Amino acid sequence: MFKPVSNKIDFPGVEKAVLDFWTAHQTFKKSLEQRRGAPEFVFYDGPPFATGLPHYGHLLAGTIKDIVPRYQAMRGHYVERRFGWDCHGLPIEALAQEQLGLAGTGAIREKGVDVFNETCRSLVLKYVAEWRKTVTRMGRWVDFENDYKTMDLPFMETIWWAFKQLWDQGRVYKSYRIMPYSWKLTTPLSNFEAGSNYQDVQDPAVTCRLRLVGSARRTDRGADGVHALPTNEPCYALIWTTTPWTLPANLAVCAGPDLDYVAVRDKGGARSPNAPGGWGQAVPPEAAAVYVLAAARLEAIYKKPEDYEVVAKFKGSEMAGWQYEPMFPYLKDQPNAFQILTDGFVSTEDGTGLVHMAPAYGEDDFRVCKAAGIPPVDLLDENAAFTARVPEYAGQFCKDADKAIIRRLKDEKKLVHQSTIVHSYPFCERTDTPLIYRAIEAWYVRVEDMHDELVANNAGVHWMPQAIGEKRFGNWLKEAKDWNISRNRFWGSCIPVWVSDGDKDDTICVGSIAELEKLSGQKVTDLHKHFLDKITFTKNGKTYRRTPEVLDCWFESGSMPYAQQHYPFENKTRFERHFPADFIAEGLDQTRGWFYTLMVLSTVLFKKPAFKNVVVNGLVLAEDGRKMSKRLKNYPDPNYMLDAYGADALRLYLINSPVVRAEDLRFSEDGVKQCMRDFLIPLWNAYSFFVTYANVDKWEPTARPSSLEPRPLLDRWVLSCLDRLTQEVTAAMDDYDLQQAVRPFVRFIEDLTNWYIRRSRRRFWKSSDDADKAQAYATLYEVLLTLSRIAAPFVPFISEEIFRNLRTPDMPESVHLCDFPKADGHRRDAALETQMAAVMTVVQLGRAIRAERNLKVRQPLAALHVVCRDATKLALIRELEDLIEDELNVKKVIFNHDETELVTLSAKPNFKVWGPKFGPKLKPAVALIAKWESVKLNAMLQGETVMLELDGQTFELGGSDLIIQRQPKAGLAVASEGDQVVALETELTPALLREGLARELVNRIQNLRKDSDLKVTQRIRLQIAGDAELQATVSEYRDLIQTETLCTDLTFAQNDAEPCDLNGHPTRLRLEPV
RNA sequence: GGGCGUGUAGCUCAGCUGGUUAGAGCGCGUCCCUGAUAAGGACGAGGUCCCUGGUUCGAUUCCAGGCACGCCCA
Repeated sequence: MFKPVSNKIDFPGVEKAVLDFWTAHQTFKKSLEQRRGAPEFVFYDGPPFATGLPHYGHLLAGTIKDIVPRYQAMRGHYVERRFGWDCHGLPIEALAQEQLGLAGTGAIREKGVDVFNETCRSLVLKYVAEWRKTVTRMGRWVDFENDYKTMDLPFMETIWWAFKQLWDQGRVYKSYRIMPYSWKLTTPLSNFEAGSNYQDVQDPAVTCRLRLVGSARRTDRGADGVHALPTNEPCYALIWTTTPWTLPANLAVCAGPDLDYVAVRDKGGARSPNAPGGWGQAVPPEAAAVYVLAAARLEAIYKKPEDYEVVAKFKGSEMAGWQYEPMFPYLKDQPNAFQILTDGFVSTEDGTGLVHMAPAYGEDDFRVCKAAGIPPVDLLDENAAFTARVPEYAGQFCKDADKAIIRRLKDEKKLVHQSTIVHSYPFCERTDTPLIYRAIEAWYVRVEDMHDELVANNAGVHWMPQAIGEKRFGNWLKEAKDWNISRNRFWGSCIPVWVSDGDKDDTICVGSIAELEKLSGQKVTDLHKHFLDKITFTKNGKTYRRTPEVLDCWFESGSMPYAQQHYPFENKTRFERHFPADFIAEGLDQTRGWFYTLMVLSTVLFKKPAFKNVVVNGLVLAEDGRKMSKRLKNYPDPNYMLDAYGADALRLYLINSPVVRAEDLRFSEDGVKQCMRDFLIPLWNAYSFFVTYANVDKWEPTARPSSLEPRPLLDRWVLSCLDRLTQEVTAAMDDYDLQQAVRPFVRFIEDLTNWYIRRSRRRFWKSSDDADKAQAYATLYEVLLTLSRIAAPFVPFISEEIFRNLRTPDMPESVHLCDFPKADGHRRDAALETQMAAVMTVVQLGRAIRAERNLKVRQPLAALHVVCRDATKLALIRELEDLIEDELNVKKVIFNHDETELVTLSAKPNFKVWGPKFGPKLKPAVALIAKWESVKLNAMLQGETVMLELDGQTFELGGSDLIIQRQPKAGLAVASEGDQVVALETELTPALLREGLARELVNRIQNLRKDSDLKVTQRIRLQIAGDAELQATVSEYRDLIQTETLCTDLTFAQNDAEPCDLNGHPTRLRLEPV
């Protein structure tokens, strides 16, 4: 006996019971144990931040990370699955700041880095319990006990090892990076943080002049004179800026090499820059001057053409190297400074086409100056106030100094124009103060010399979808920039570099705890900043202190393959066995994140990629197509979904969508419901049907299928379909295409329930216990058992429930301890599948005719005609004559080759054949054939060939050049599809009507049985009252009625039941159990 | 501004290397069926396959340009 199964199922309830079973029997552990020693399938878990509750994106990634390992485990691999936690970085720091009420880095330092970091540590695992609950509830098997955390001491020590490897390879260097800086928080922000608070502000916009000197004034420049500056007049470059406070730090001017520039003599008109007290409030010092600016900006600067005279023209590239007088004296000795540089970023959208460069305060400035050998000089302190290097403004906040600077420029006749501009400017999110961009010291990993290696390694990775790897990720690798790995923060792995007090360039990189202990003579127990910064040491009489930055936490997640093993300090061989991964999976947003850091670090450290296969999932959006937002409440709570529909439905929904191919998914509750309808409910119903009748018949799965050969055709068919399913799923899974793996299930379930079971129903409930019945049970049993194994990786709960009830004691106790069905296809029978498809088409056509003629299937009809000119096909269909008779409720099926009485034939060109044959002459050929008589076409269809003349060329046309079209003749009950034509004889004789009435009666009684909740084996007594026709029907079909409805006693007698209508006959049916 | 992806029925999505009648499910309408069915079946309405050019006998499919949305980067 199987455990009785209700067709009313509570999926979440079943799932909870399965979870309990897994816990009680340690099934996950067993699944690992039983594969110990088997070939390993290596999986790396990309660590999530546990700074909030898991959302659908996590559930999706978790599902992918569950399905593939489950599948591979069933395929015979040992698949270790360690959960990982990303513990460091800004998300946690932000939580800690919130909890402690600290606004910025200054406040954190005041409170104490130790307090802050310990708060972070305590918060990291705040949501772990919730995560574990949800991940487990989703059915994901992953080892939480043997997890790894990026803040564990061994993990952090390996990070040092990795860093030191890079260091020893000379890949680590220190440079500056222009970053948004909050002077209120006295800390740099990430670009991401800076992007979230833009405000419109009014800023000064000044145009200044820089006096050109030296090489700029050489007279030999330009043979035609047009390219030369005048030598007898003062010449100036015009620059424009909205940050006057950066002018004291000016070290260069940049021109666009391909832009056109002009030198104009200012004629001192009223609206010209030279007009005394005129344009703007500037008062230029000299009556006559020559200004250099971009030609495209002339009109913007000079309103009237008569105010200037062009004296020279040149390309920006010709200006490279021109020198000018420093505007301010502070930096006058800087090497290479105060010359004109060129770079493509310069535009003529605003300003003068000559860009003022203060390399400490602008990204382009920094980059271009660096290339010219001009180091940045920062004149501000950490509060963004001028340092003593600028005595006039020392102590003054930079933006406040704007006014004084402008006034001074005016006084010194360096200002030619002044106005204001309203523009969008980034503000600090926390303090609402304007950010400034400035050079921050930063550590870099050199990546730019590794492009070829990275691309080569990536070529060996199988990406799903492929395009991500080739295009998106591939392009990124080709153009990878040096990686800034330092963060001016607190909670993270520390950069293990100690710097000599006296000499910035005297550095020691520490690669292990032991090394630091030896250097410092101290016991080292924790590698976080608040411990490490206290550790200084002396070597050769010099004191060394750690550089204050922490590491980018992406460095840590990218190092997880070795750090989780504490390699190379421990687990050396173990690591080598576990590298690279066979499989990883993450979201599309990790292209620049985890995928990238894994690739860079593994390429540097091991000269190979860190993973062989990767599944990239897209974003899960809300149903409205926007991002899921807690504020907008535009998505259902995951826990609600799990409680209402269960994890299997949710998993299936997520996987059976383009989101597993890196496309977006609009999450919809209806979609989850649909998955239940398409898959889970019919599967369960099939299972419930089987168990119900197997229990009635006390059927036991003892008879081996092999003893049952030869099986009925229907059974062989469903087993062939099952084999096809196995093949399709296996092929898709081996390609890591989860959506393709799931899709064939729906078709199979459809075939199983709406064809195999429906067509076999009677075999199960008929009273005789014969071989046919045994074969039906054995087949359905085998199908369900195999299906549970194929489905196990995808819908682990329902599969387990079904398997557990159906298994025999010699089978594993869990479906997840089974082997995946072999995809050798030894029971595939393509011919049989084709044959059945043809029969299904016949039935479908028959049903369509019935529907069209309003003839219910319960009403028997005299005959069905099946016509097909293909004799082989017709014969195949004929083999299933009984099935068709029964399914369409007809007395006989008549087979025929000649369709001409039923349909009008017409033919059209088979373009697929005609295209290559006729090429450009296709259109005239079509026109010719359109005129042909149908007789001629029919002859061709019979096999005759016809010659076609066209432009002196002859073409041979045969039957295969035509596509036959069939049009059912009007007035006949005919339908066709392809070459199959079906007709129904629709006359109703009194005998047929009586039989129809009998069937109707049976149906009504069955419904009464069902409504009364009778067991399928319950015997009944019936009293039927009605008219003479009904009485005649009852007496004629008494046996049928009694057998079908398990009625032991049928009387035609008056009774007090509710009257009902049977095909127009008023009837009273009284039913009682006996 | 750059890279990549997506754009097909009211909605969610299929559509392999180009072939003339573009499909499925949901939803909608009509009808049917039901002793496995929180079901199932049939039929119907619903499409400028984002737009514009090009290649081709033929383009939803290939190419170019554009538009919209998304992700990442700047």
